[in-house]
Amino acid sequence: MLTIGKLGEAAGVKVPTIRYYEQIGLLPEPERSAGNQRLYGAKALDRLAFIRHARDLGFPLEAIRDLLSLSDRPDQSCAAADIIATEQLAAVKARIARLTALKAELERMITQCAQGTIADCRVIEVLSDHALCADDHRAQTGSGAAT
Amino acid sequence: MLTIGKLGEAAGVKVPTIRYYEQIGLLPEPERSAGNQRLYGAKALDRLAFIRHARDLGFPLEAIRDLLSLSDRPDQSCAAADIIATEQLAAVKARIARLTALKAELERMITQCAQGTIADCRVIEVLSDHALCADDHRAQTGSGAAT
DNA sequence: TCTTGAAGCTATAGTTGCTAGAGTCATTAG
DNA sequence: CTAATGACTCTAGCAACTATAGCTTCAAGA
Ligand SMILES: [Zn+2]
Ligand SMILES: [Zn+2]
Ligand SMILES: [Zn+2]
Ligand SMILES: [Zn+2]
Repeated sequence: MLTIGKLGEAAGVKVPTIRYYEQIGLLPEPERSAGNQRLYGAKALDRLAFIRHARDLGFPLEAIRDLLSLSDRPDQSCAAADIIATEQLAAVKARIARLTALKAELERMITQCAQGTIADCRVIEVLSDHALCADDHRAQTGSGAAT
Repeated sequence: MLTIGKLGEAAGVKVPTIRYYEQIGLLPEPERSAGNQRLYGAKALDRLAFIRHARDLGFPLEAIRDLLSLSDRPDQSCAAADIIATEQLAAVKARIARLTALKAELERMITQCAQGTIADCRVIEVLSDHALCADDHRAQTGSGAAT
């Protein structure tokens, strides 16, 4: 049995994060020691490592919740899991597309600046007027999470 | 003079967002009508449009605050503005790099799945074990904001 | 002029995924 | 036995809004 500190170390997750996951019902309430400290077994470690890995891949916690409950039903079709992953892929692609447009615009404004005074700064000029931009990079309905 | 609704419409910013910007000191407190409603002039519209455009380009509000106060001093060197933009570009590049790694991993797991049961689902398998991943995509110290 | 509906006002809480504190209790190494 | 960790609960804070509640003001039609 592991204490919360050891569990966090083993899974690469900080202790308050584990308690937070428990609070939102992503991890089950563990056993407690005589002194009221949480005690975890191998199953909890697996589950936490799964969560950690899915978070690293950018899945939002709600999606992870669904994936976890799916993985508890091994005989079912995996279509639902694949759909979740596909949606996550789509979200990642959308974010890449948006960021790539931003990158181009930022590079343009930076290279065009002649490094003089603010009055002539291309960065300030472009920020003041979207018509000076090459692409349309307006933010759309952002459904995504993930850093 | 514009009411808050007209201002929001003109700048493409929602009304509560304008009030939020005022609350955090990004927009100055405007005049009020006899009935206590906010009234904005052309200067406020310019400022709000600047904020909106910078937000669209992913600048965090703190950076926008700095850019705005720079743009009020037209005779100064624009080096500080260019540095802010360059930092934003670096943040965007870092996020693209990370997301590109995630995209590859997600595509890999999705295409490898044979669409059977959860017990054999490659998506679930990979999420359970990072050793099955091709790249190291672990999240690093994310300093960024920006959607 | 009255009335209705849209738009404005303030203040508070919720979103996502944690992180940081305060103040207290349990465990363990020397 | 004491001191140093580590764990406990609870609350608040981050970014950048969004949503709700309950009220007042405004503009236009009947
Ligand atoms: Zn410049
Ligand atoms: Zn633009
Ligand atoms: Zn599958
Ligand atoms: Zn991995």
